[in-house]
Amino acid sequence: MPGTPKPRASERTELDAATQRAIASTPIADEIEFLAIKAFAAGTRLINSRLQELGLRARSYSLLAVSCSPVQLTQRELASLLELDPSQIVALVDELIDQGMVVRETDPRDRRGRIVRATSHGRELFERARAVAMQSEADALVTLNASERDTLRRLLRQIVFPASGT
Amino acid sequence: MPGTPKPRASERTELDAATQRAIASTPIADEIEFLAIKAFAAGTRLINSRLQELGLRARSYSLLAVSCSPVQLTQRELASLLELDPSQIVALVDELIDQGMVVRETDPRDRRGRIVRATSHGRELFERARAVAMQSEADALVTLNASERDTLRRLLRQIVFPASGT
DNA sequence: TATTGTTATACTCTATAACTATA
DNA sequence: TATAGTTATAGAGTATAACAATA
Repeated sequence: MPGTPKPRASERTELDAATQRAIASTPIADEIEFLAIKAFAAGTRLINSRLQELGLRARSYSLLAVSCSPVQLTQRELASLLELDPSQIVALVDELIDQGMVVRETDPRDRRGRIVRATSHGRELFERARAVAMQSEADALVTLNASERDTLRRLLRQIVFPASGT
Repeated sequence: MPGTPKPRASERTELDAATQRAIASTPIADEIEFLAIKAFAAGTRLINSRLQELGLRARSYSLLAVSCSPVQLTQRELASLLELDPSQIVALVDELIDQGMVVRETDPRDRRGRIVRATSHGRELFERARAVAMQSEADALVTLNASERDTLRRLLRQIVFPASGT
């Protein structure tokens, strides 16, 4: 029969409420870095799995998003924006080029630089991916109401874009 | 002369304020998952580099922290807590055992399970690591004031420990 | 038969160095 | 000489499958 799920010996298990409370009162549970890693690991897993059918992952989706915007960035600037090493951008751009989503053009103002720009196919796919990403975000943050999500967004923007006046 | 810094051809460059503002008004700049990845990538790099002298990283530090707490968790529960696959815990615990920071003991209540407990050396090292981690957190979040940091912490706790009543 | 821990493997992510072309 | 991009490589992080010990 086809419906048989694959056997997974090392399955993730849930912590019961009592154990959760015990850990929540431990010193580590107040460290923002720890909380952030844990909170967004699950979110990234979710968005990666859902973007898979569009041939994207969180990383390539972010790059595609910037390539769709009117801001023309060199690969160097993309590296800075995405908190990646410049060398990592190369492979990421190559991947999106292979899928026909973006093109790489020499920057006319400085022929050392390369501008990454989305194709019409890339733009179309981005719109679909964006809907998926927004829904995944909502699903990953069900324990926060709309106002709390806005606050979280504002605080994160303040960390990431300190110069932009929130 | 010894002071010569190593040459790095692919150095990270900063985006100027104008480019930051342009990107900050782009759709991707409102997606929490994107903001979170970017915000905490730098923080994790910082804490990893500072914990290096103690033989720790963000991951092993978190595991050590839980091992120091009175909550006795099996490796299975540790996997759930740290958002890792159970198989990844094995290597992480092995590493801390090699450094003499924790011991692995059979759970007397269920001999299939293993309890991970910090040694006195592990506890001592944890106290020093904790000071480093707290300072790194403060440095990584300079763009937030104390009240904003508390809010961020509260929201993250609500995502991570939904059952624990904030 | 089901679950915990373990080992093995592969793939993604991250970090660093060296090379090339343009400036 | 300095910078943007590229290539190569190694190590850390993540995901999955199979197996032994215990329940």
